[in-house]
Amino acid sequence: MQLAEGDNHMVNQKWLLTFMSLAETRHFTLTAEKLHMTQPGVSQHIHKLEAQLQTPLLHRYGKQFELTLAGEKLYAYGLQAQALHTELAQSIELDDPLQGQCRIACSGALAMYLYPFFLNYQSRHQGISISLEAAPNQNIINDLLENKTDIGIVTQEQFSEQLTQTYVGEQALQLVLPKQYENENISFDFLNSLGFINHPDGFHFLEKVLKANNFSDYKNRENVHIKGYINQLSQILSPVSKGLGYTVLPASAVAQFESVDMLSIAALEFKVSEKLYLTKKRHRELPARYQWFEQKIKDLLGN
Amino acid sequence: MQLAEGDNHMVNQKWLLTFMSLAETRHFTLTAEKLHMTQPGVSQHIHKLEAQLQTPLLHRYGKQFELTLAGEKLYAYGLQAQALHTELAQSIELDDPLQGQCRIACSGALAMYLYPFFLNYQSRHQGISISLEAAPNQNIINDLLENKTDIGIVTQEQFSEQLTQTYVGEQALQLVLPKQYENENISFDFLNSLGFINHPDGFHFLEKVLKANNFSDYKNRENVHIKGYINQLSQILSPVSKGLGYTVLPASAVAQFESVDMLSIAALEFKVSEKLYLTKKRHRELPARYQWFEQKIKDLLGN
DNA sequence: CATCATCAAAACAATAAGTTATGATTTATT
DNA sequence: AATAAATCATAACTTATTGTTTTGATGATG
Repeated sequence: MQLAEGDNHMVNQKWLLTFMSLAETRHFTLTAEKLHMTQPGVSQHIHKLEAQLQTPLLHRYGKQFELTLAGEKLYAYGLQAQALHTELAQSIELDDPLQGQCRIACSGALAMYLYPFFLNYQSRHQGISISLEAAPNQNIINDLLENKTDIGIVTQEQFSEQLTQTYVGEQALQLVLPKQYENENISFDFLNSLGFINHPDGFHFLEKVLKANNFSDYKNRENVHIKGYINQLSQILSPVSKGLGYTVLPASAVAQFESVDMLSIAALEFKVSEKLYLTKKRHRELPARYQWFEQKIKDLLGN
Repeated sequence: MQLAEGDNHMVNQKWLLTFMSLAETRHFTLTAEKLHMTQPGVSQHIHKLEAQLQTPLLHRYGKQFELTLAGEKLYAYGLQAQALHTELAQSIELDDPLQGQCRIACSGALAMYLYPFFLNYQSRHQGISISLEAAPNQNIINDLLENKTDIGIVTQEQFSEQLTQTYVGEQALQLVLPKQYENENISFDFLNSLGFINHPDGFHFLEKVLKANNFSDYKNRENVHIKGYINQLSQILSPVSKGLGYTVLPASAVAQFESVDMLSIAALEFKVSEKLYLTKKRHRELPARYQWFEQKIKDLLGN
């Protein structure tokens, strides 16, 4: 084992403890007694520290000493390190349900719907910090597997041994058209002539609507005419409201659009909806603070 | 050596390092290679940590695992501890003259005079934090000896081997009377009839004036009539300005009083002044940030 | 189902730490 | 000023701790 020159190692905390006691008592022998060791032990600890940090920690004069600058810095470091450790010990013992970061990932539509409720909760409990990530299904799954998020809400059942899923409700999908086609008889050909405004989950949603037999002139795997793509949820409906195309979105996302009166929702013979699954990592225990979020999600999405 | 139950000891940082690497790689063997140790060593480190913290750190399932809550907290702790240590290593290497706390102690009069200059410096260098303590001479000496302050300005020479002193200038002492006695012929009897307004250094100052042979009717150890006491420097001159008594103060303190025009300064035949000594602990090296302060004090007080 | 990979356990070797004994200075006392 | 007491440093030695080797059980992989 070769010893690296610029030592990577952290300060040995036994030596540090000895040094701190020495800095407080200013007395080797007293320190030794306090720490139930012998005086030469104290000397050795200090020397080892000085060797490791490559700088003297004590200005010795006669049998007395003062701390050097490095010594004072080391002492200050020791105090901080002790405080940090105390904090750790405390935090391990209790799992405060109103303290800490909560990482949740879901679709943009759900994020817009859920976020106000979460923020309200956060404003009542300042110790809570919320990190809500809007992302496509597959990214959510990956983030969960890599421990980058803790709770995910996805629309597809996953068959990974690593994950657990619970059904929490479903969201209706709506076929959204410009207002001007409100009473139009909608066919797949008509939609294709208008053009599809795509978004992260757009194609998946559209496929569900099409495969539900809502259009007699649609055959599987037929080409869809795509007129644009936007991944900002709040802006997906803009081109639709201006007559530039159609799209498919969850009802909750449509309802939040500022100019809903510029849109029309096509009446579908076969209603289409997406099941929502609250997804977590199977072998991972979540802190108590997540309980409120799980319950709230079930309450808000359940039907 | 008996082992305490509620362990006082901090987390062994070698074990911690192993744990952190394991948390990152999620792989015992890989961690062992990375840290130039063997796989059983990694296992042992984790077990020792779990024993010390009295809680499992890993949820094991098959040959895989997830961190428990305690595990995640320990990991977060490790990150902070590493950051702290990096900070230490950097701070030991360099002695930033514009960063850190500066502790200075002096008399109230000097504090009022010096503080504005210090604050101006601090406002130009936000990393500097100033702690200026106004205290009597003896307290300043004690604070120095106990490392509670770093620079002291005192008016008396100390003969402690522990201290070094350098003369930095002197301050004239003024006998301050109510305006109405401006042209009065001042005798000790007259002063006694008026009454002395005492303050922390008041008696010491008065004694210097009296012992300088300024009053033919004063004999040593004669009783002084004390009319009041106040230890807020800015308020000492209030009773004087209202005609209630006299006092002795350094010229700099008198000049700062808001209603100087309500006061008169007695013309003394034998001028009296106090020598000022910048005092530090002999064997103690001060950080570079103190250099500016020492120079500024010399500049401001030198004559 | 066989092979490989991974983690755990026990026995042992290597390393590190702490203690005793001793020496050199300094401080306190007479 | 001389002597005694106290304090810290050094070296040799003992003990404790740590890490490795060897071996074994269990789960993943083709």
